[in-house]
Amino acid sequence: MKKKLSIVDIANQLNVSKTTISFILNGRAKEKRISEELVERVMKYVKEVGYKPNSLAKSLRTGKSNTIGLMVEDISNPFFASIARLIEDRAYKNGYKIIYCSTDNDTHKTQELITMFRDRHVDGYIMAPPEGIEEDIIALLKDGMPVVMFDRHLPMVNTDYVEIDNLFSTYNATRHLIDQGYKNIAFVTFASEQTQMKSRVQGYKDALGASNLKQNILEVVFNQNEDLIIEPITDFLTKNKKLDAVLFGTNHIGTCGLKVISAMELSIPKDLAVISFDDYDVFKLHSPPVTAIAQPVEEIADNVITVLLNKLNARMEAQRPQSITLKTDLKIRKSSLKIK
Amino acid sequence: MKKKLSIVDIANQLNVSKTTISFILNGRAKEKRISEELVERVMKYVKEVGYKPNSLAKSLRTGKSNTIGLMVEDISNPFFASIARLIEDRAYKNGYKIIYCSTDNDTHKTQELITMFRDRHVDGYIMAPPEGIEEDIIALLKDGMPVVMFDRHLPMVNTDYVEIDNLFSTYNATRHLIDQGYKNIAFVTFASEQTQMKSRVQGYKDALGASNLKQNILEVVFNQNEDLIIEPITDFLTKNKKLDAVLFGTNHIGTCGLKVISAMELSIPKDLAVISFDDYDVFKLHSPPVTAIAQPVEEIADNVITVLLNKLNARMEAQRPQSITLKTDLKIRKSSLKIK
DNA sequence: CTTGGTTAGTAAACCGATTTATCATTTAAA
DNA sequence: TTTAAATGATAAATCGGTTTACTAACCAAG
Repeated sequence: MKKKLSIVDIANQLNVSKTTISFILNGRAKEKRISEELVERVMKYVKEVGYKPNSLAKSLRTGKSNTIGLMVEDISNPFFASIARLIEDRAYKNGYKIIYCSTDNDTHKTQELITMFRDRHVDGYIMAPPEGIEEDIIALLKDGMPVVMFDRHLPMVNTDYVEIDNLFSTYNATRHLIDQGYKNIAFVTFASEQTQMKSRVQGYKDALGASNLKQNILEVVFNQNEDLIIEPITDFLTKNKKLDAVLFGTNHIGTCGLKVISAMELSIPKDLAVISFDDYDVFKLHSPPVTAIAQPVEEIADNVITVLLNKLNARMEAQRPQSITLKTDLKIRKSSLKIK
Repeated sequence: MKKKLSIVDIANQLNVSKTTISFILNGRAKEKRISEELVERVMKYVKEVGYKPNSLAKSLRTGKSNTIGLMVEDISNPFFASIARLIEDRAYKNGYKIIYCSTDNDTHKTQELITMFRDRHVDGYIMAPPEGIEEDIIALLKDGMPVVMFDRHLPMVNTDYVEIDNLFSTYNATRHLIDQGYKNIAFVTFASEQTQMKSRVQGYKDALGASNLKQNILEVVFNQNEDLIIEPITDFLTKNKKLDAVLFGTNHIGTCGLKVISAMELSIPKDLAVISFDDYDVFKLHSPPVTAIAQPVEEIADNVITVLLNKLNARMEAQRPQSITLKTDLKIRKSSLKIK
């Protein structure tokens, strides 16, 4: 096991001080008036032996780790997985590494994860925050840590976030159902005080209200175990036979909803028209294909990482937090079209 | 911005040497014969002020980072996303953090990522390795780094891996199609020398050979861009009108295949019976539901992390590498049943 | 009375970088 | 001719821990 070489080894080999090596390697050669020829000699040798500074030591001294902490609800959810993938790419391109984890929307777990991230000295945070984590984030901000939220935000916390126009999205989707002639439209969502979920409910309510239609909302509890989502939906659909359309608040609920509908052998859209939030393969490939509210995942990821990198580079020049709202795209498919 | 307290602060406050604090915090109090009462006093104070040792400093000294590097093909692929999720959970429970990244099956990118991981001093590696990375892995092993592979392995590299019985899986699936009376069975796969893909092809060939049926294989090039996968499949299906069944080699290919079939308005299984490797919501929810070879993701993740943790704990006692092979489950659904 | 072994703990070295303060020379200015 | 500034580079301090080597005080045995 060859031991990695350190800056001292390089310094000794070249008969130069390690200070000098460090200056050169950090591009401070001119500033520190190191001669051209020495710079070249060092660079050549460093390249030759493939020396890489120990990043732990570097981080310890500088306080920067070149790491971003990414917290999503559940990395195995396709929405978060694709956002994570895009953020990963952009981050690596900019010299940052990602440490990620899934919060499961669990406040306590998230607190522990934040502690872990702090301890690891991550330079910045990207998160889809669970409820109840406000104080911890405020503490983070007070200590000067950049925090960018996405998918949702915390109203009590004044930080950057990238979101979509949730209210309009469900308003528009509901509107679409109404325009198709549906009169008994249900909304199935997670029981949640999170901003995005509240807006989604509100958009649905607004649209119904504008047409004087009756609301019918089912709230299920967020859970990793699908059965605990499928069961209440089954109940709900069984008990509400007059429903002619249903709007699902997230891809996960939508997927579970489709499973229920399939199990109950209901026909889409004849028995029940369907729209779901978030678009992905399951909806595209379903027969009939399911109308879905597509989030602009690339744009979200781009904006998130751009905002964060800006904050990381602009040291201390506290700009005030930005909030970015992006548009969604209602992908209209057969599942929400009234058939004659 | 309150600065975090260090071990020296604690030592000063308690009028005790930092060495002692360190010993106590690392559970070496008895071994170092520190008095019960001092241990208690220190522990109490540490808890009180919420002191956490700086893990960078710790890692720098000890050489251990409590971090595992996880490299998958593409974190946004549901198979890898769910494995990653499960590994994440187990790792955190055991005090390890995960740094992950997607290789895109790109050798060069993977090399860079390995360099990055080394530099970060990860304690161990979990990976679904791309081709051509043999030497880099061997170098890793030579330096005593634990490496566990999953999904596939590198025949030239002698290290632990967790796999499934690929050959039998496709053999069995093909057999199932043959038993249902299909005679023109195609196999669509990635052009790849990876062990798992080669075994999958072989299983298919073996089954056909046993029944004296003709092979019909399409190899598409691995690519992030779906269109480049959809196009050749469309071509293939258009040109091979006699096909009555097709077996897709991965979930990604299967999904693309379904898109093609849907676009061509072929009826499953009347025009074409379908089986895909990997099971997930798209296949379960498809109409008709698609027969799929389900990998035991939990078992895979469990085994991977168990093997790795064993290696991490068993310092230096070089056990010889294990190779674990798990069984898959052919979920038979209507898409592969001959309809009369 | 010396030697040796516990006991309970600490000072100092170390991990591998960055950063600050400093130091010979040489050159330019007064 | 003396002083000041510029040049080119370095020694030492630092980040916050862990580990090694050592010590002071006490007691028991020879």
